Amino acid sequence: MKRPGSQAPMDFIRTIIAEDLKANKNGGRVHTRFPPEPNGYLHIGHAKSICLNFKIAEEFGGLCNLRFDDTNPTKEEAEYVESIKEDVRWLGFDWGDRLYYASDYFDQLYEYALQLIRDGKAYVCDLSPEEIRAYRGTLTEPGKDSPYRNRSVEENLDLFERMRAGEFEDGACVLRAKIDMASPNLNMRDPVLYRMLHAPHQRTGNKWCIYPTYDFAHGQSDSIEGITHSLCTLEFEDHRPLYDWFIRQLRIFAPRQIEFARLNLSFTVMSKRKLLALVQGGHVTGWDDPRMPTLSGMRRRGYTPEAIRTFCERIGVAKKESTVDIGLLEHCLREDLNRRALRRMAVLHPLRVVIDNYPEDQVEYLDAENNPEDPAMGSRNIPFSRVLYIEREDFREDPPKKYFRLAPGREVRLKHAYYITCERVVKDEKTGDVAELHCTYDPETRGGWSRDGRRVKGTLHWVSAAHAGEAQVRLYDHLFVVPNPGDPKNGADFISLLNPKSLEIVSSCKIEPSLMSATPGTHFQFLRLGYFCMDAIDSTPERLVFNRSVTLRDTWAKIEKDRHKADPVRKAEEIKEVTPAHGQAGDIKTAGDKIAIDDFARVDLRVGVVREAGAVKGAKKLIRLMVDLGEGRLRQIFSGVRSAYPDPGVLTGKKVIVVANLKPRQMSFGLSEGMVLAGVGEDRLGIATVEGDLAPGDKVM
RNA sequence: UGGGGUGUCGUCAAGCGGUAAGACACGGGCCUUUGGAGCCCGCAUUCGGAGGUUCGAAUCCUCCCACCCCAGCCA
Repeated sequence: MKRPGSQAPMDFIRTIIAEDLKANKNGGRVHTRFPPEPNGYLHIGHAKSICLNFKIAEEFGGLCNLRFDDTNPTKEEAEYVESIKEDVRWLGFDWGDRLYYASDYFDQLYEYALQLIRDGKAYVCDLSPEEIRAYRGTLTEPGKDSPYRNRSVEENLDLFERMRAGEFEDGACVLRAKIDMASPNLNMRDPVLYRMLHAPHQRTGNKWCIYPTYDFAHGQSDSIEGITHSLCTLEFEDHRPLYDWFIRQLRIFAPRQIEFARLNLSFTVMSKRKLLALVQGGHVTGWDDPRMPTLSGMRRRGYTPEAIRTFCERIGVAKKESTVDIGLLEHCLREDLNRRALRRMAVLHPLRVVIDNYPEDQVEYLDAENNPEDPAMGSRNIPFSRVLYIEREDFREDPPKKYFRLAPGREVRLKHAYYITCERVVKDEKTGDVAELHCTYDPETRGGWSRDGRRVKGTLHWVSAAHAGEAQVRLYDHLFVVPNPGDPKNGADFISLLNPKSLEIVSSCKIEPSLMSATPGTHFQFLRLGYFCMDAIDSTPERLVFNRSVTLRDTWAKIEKDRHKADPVRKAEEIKEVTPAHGQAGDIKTAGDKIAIDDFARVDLRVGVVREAGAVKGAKKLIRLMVDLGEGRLRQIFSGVRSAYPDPGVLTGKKVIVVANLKPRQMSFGLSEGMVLAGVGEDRLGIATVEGDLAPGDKVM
């Protein structure tokens, strides 16, 4: 089955709606809503819900409302309302004139409460919050009825009116539904409907000092708005019987609630609490820090609404809790930006190149296409002259195999310009670093084509030194070093999992002249580097700042990474790194010699589960593992296998074998309390992992 | 040990009794004035496990296992 007007397959929600339509429920009407609480900024997880609600309405010829669930004046702020509206609009959705607030319905909700009281279905309860909790029972034991449960209708009416009049202190009493204190569903054990809250509300001011709970407000708000399909996240599944109970008791329009799994993204966190902790802890510069998964952060980073919408479509909707690979998000951005970004040249780490045979004062303006994907985007002129900058990375004195860039004596193409050949390397006398290159160019290759048909393997980006502008460039990487920083198994201190390299600031980058007049709304591809946009906040005419939205796919980086992994020289070093620990295990003979079984028995091998794994700052070869050996605490173990695990996070959750009775070894990075077994082969190095029904601490024999 | 959910490729995700879509990732190749883009090929004999029903099961039944959510006067 396909969605109407789309190639995407039907998801379970659309299937349900289509069935409802077929059964002529709600007179063929489809009406959804996006109901944020104005207590924080929207993030990519909200985008999933926004896309779902607005697109479903669109596809089925219905409407989608924007409604703020503002039932708790102590937590919500008007500031958030504006940012949320801006974000939804930015994503490209329109709620028309249907902007609502749960607080719009406070009068009606109050009437509903009165109705329940009159019907003997609600009562005022004087139990303290602690008592209510105690009376509620537990997951396995039923609760007890409140002593106030059987107050008369008249008394309840009087008390509730006095609650409304503000006669009681906060917490002194609440209005509760009278349902069933023995229900296996805790939500049905006489839930609170109204609580005393002497707090001004940003929309209703001082009109109320009692406020409905979310549970009492949400379903009825949906009902009032005639919402046919109320889409929400999984945790509200248990609340559905309660919402349906309210609707039934009140005899009002019944929306149909459907729950779906919220979005989790790898290498970031999504909970409001954690995002707030990042902001308040100063780990990011604010809610709109380009590393944040907030829509305002992503917008600043250079994400487009189209990319986010495509992403939301591709991840699908289901009830399975899952974590989407952030690579998919990045893919969607690249896909969109490839089509629309203007190609420009910028050099992040400049290396001076002098074209010795190019006339001293000559300047040529060369034609350069703006986007090879779309000729309609036209072209621009870029200046070429005797002194240029190229990327430092694009020159190697001693080029490895498959390195196609510049090296002594080698010829490459400068994009849109000429073939050049490296003739001479000038070095800094003190440091020995490459300071400058002297090259010659072939005047016959103007535009980058050679008449004689000779080919070059590499094409470099460049900027004319005399014409270059300067800019600061901010390179972003994943916020966390592990794929699942939000996982409770990673411990409460998810802050320790932050990626120290999530932001790299590169100053004094050289940019082609046309970039000097860039504006924040424009997306660029800096050739061979990635997609960039001007920072909307920090960029000034005096100091231009560009954010890297996402890198280009980089197959060369992959080649180098693989090479690094397989490099036999490096491997030998790894082995040395591992070796010292051997000596401490006692008189264990190394492979080759036969040992007595008693010797082996001295080594206490245990199954360990890796709970955390990360690189060690300042140590190229080490990774740090926090391993669970079932001892009620984690052991810190350093292992020299970094080359095999450029991303040590992949080890998290793996079962490994630990030599558990080694004398702890003090290293400069900390105490290493054991050793994990690893295998070393011709082209391999890796930690041995085990499978099977083994628990942390199990003895390995 | 109560209730509500979920388990299909490394990650998402179709499938609804007729013999495992697609996407990302990954591997290989072609092409290329971005090692970008594009194009082509490969990538689950198997659907948490075990039984059963059936000519036929990821889909139906039974039991089991794992994971998530619920004891706010938060939403």
